[in-house]
Amino acid sequence: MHSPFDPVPASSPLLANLNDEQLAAVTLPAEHALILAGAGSGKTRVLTTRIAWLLQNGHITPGGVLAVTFTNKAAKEMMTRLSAMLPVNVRGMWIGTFHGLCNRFLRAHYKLANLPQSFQILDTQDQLSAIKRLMKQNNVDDERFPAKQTMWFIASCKEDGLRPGAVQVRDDETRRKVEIYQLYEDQCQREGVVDFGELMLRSYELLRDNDPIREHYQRRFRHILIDEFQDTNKLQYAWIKMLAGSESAVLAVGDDDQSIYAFRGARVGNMADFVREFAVQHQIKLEQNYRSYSNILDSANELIGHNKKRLGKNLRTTQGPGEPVRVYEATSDFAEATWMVDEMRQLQRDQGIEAGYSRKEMAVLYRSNAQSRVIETALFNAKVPYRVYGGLRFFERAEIKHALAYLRLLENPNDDTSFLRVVNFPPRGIGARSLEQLQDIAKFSGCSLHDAVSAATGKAGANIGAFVAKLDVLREQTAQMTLRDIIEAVLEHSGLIEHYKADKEGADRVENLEELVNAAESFVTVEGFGRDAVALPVDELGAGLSQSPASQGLDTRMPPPQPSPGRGGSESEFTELLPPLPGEGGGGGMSATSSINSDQPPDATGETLSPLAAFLTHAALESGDNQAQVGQDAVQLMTVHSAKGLEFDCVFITGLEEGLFPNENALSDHEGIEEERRLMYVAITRARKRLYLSHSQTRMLHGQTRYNLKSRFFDELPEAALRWLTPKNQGFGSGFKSSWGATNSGAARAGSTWSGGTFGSKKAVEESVPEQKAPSGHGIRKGMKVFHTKFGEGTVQALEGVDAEARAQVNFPRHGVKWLALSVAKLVPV
DNA sequence: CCGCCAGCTGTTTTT
DNA sequence: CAGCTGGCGG
Repeated sequence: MHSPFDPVPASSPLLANLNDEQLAAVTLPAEHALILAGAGSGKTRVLTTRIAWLLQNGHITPGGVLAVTFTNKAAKEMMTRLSAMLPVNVRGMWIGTFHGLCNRFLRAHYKLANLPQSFQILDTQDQLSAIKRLMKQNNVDDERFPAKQTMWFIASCKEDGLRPGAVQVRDDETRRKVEIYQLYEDQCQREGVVDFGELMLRSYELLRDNDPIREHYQRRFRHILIDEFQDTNKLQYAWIKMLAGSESAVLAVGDDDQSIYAFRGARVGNMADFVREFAVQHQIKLEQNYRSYSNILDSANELIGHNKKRLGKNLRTTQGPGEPVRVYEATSDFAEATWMVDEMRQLQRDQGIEAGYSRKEMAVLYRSNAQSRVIETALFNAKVPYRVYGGLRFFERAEIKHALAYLRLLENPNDDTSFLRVVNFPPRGIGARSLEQLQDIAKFSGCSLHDAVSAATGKAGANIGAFVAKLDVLREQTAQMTLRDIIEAVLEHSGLIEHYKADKEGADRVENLEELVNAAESFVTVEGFGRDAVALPVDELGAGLSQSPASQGLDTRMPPPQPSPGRGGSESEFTELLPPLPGEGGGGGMSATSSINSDQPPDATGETLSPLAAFLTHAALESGDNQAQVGQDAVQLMTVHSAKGLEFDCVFITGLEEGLFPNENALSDHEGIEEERRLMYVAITRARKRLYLSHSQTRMLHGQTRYNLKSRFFDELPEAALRWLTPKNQGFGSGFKSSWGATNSGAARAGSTWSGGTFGSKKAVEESVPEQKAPSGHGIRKGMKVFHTKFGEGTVQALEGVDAEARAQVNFPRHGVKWLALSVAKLVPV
């Protein structure tokens, strides 16, 4: 790879060093295709080279490409690599996340989408508080309808493309939820805000319902490329279908074996649907792995081979076997962590054949975040620097959200979520009762809280009046300011800085608030106001090609990327926006010229967004780095989920125990266990050189010591690739082995559909051993999912008594909580 | 408005 | 165990 500044040789080495599979994928004809890209098979490289190849050979202009990813990181990576291959203005191209592109689309067509141009985006936190507020206002019983669940309901409706009216109502509970959904929609519309799901859904609907718009984009995007296709949900797939016209070629890249997001609506089935519905003629498997030694790869292959539902794929490598996969059994979670720290110390040392590994090349993976604690303790005690992934990102921190709320109110006074967030923060003597009063007034007159204040002067209290007045003054004062000055003014006049400075614990928060100013600064200069936030020219040739707009074939001698837009001020990017078309906004009549000159969609207005609104959008769409800071050499700690897409020399997969990994909540059905297995597959394939697998006999969880069996996944790995650092045994504390193994079988398991026959010996031993003594023979455990012929599936909440007296408390979703005598009720573990 | 305590709830996560 | 929420009292 050369740097962006190297001249591209005439015989561009774009295709050099690609293997046959990759080359085939890159040079596919302009038809629909599915690339099954295994872990470490050079997927991103294929994707970016494909785009570069299409551009270089004049198959497409930059504006004709649509490339979608899930994360900002992946999108950025794609743009960086692409601009390293070709001197193309990637900024003007439609490369981005689903949500980022939908945002861009909705800004460009805000009138048709029935949104204010400066609509703001609710993140999950905002969405939840909006729902809580709405439920309180409408006296919804929050016992029966927990806000979180309601949020989840709304989100999944949207993911399925369902508006309130379209949801199938089968019972009263759903009816009520749908009512709340409707109220929520009305509220968002009134306040001029959209949640993440809404970005997707509204874009989809606009494309679906507006023929000229849809036809325009279909004509425009000749090549649609989708990354991580296995993670797309129903709506995202439908959105792609809307954008793909008769002349478009859709290239879907994905790996069904790495589908680990079913719980948030991802449908692997989209891959098969895609092949069928698009009559895909080209399917290419990228099976050559460039990452791992074969012991690691063999382990991954053998493990994933235990899944039934697969498209089928086998990774291979030309590298040798490498080190064996090491397996360790610890007596306790703490011992496991201690062993790991020791092992890391060894790895850091030069070992002759292998040079010492740096800490940042070592990763500890676990199934759930709670597991990081012991490991952190061990690392801390050993004074080993480490970094935990996950947790709050920059723009999600409370103090930042507060500052953003003020900024949002400047942009849009109707944003009640933001209003309530800061109306009394810092405290200014506005109590709950006056706010309730205000909310009632607002509800009665159907206006925002902000507007309700002026309608009820005096009545709502002088303090609120003062707050709103202050806000209004601030809005006026900052109207002409630069983004930086606006933020500084807000920090100053809101009293936020002052408030945190007075707090002895507030130093970090003050620092973060100051960092917000920097973030805004670099947003303007580096990000050039943020691609996604601004209604960019929808002109397919983008700003970079203004000299020869007529040229259809790509000129590979395009001018280099524009001078950084922010530096020439907002000018360069903003003044180049196209003039509005006559008859814009109506949506009905598309002018003849615009349909011929496909550069411009029917209602393009060319209006721009204020820098502030753009920055706020940026904050919502890109909540900041969740990554370990670069530079510091620290051991990396993260969940398996967040490790997806990353790679390390040395990987430790910890807590490989039944109930944990695979997680007990996934054990009830086949789909669940297969997803856990894919998760394990993802974990294994993160390792380049060394892989360690560990489990522990005991583990503290929820304040109780649990006795877990080692994960079934150990039995699914090739023995030849493993080295057991501790004696390979049943993974049991010695006292339990016989009693449990012998008694646990037969009646309780009859009807269980488990294959493999080892199920009985695999289940976690009774958690509370001291109280219950040895587990009794019924095989029912706390936390277990059981099936009852009358009540269906439920979860065991508690157990009491022994033998004939034994009773279980089971929570059945449909029928509530029941105490059942085990001698009578037939409970079958599922 | 703040602080305290009781009670609850604990997979995985990006946008 | 531990972190968070909601309710209540000062």
